Amino acid sequence: MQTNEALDIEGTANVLKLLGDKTRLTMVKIMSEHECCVCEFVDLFDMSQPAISQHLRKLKDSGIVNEARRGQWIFYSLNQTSPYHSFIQTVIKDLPSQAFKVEELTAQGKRICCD
Amino acid sequence: MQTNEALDIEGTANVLKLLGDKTRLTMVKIMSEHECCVCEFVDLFDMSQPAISQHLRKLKDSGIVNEARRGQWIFYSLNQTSPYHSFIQTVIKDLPSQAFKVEELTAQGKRICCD
DNA sequence: CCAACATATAACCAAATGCTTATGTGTTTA
DNA sequence: TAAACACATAAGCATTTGGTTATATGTTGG
Repeated sequence: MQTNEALDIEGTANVLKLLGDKTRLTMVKIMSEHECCVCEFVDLFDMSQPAISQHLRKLKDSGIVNEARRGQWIFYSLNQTSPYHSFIQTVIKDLPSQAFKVEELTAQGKRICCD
Repeated sequence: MQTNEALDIEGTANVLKLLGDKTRLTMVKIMSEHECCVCEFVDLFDMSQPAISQHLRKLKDSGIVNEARRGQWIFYSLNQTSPYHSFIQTVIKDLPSQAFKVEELTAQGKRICCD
């Protein structure tokens, strides 16, 4: 079992609070498998675009995720340099893969790709 | 690294929400090291007895902890039969030990023991 | 430069959260 | 059996949370 160093209780509680929301937890699991932009999340969740943006902002403010603009789109991904990155990986490790959702997007031609 | 089976996103999010509070996270870490009764938690946290009871109730309602009355006191401990038990162990594994707090209680003669 | 698109922000609101104080319930002991 | 103790529950309240709609900002393409 992997060991993370120097996790303090307060910081960890804050990360867990962020992950303690079904939408954000699913987002994080998705991002652990695929980079995603906002409009993809909007398609994946039954929720307005501002609601999605606000969840992503919380994750970004905490340093859990990165944003990267590519043209029109802003892509979000897990921040691998966060002190909590490996902790988060541990937490989401056994959650069911959400890859099928992204595959459904692809099947519907809704997947954004900037290559 | 240990693997837990069949964790669903919604249930996991609920557990994480419970752990996403500094007080409850500390309580759970303490209980992973020592069984504790309510009055000990009251001594350990700068908080009223009802506040402590309410945190413990949430943990109990979710099946994360057990309660056991022994005489006057009610002792709380991690419920090892919870489907989330090993997941919780994984989450709290690298948090700093809280054993020193219980040792302080013992030093002050405030530790409850029913043997 | 302007229309269309992607995203962020602001303002608002209902529901949930986490505390408080007051009081009820169960157990022990004198 | 009554007082003392441990704990739970109820009610009230301020704050936080997570959504909504409306609007602002930034980017692209005609």
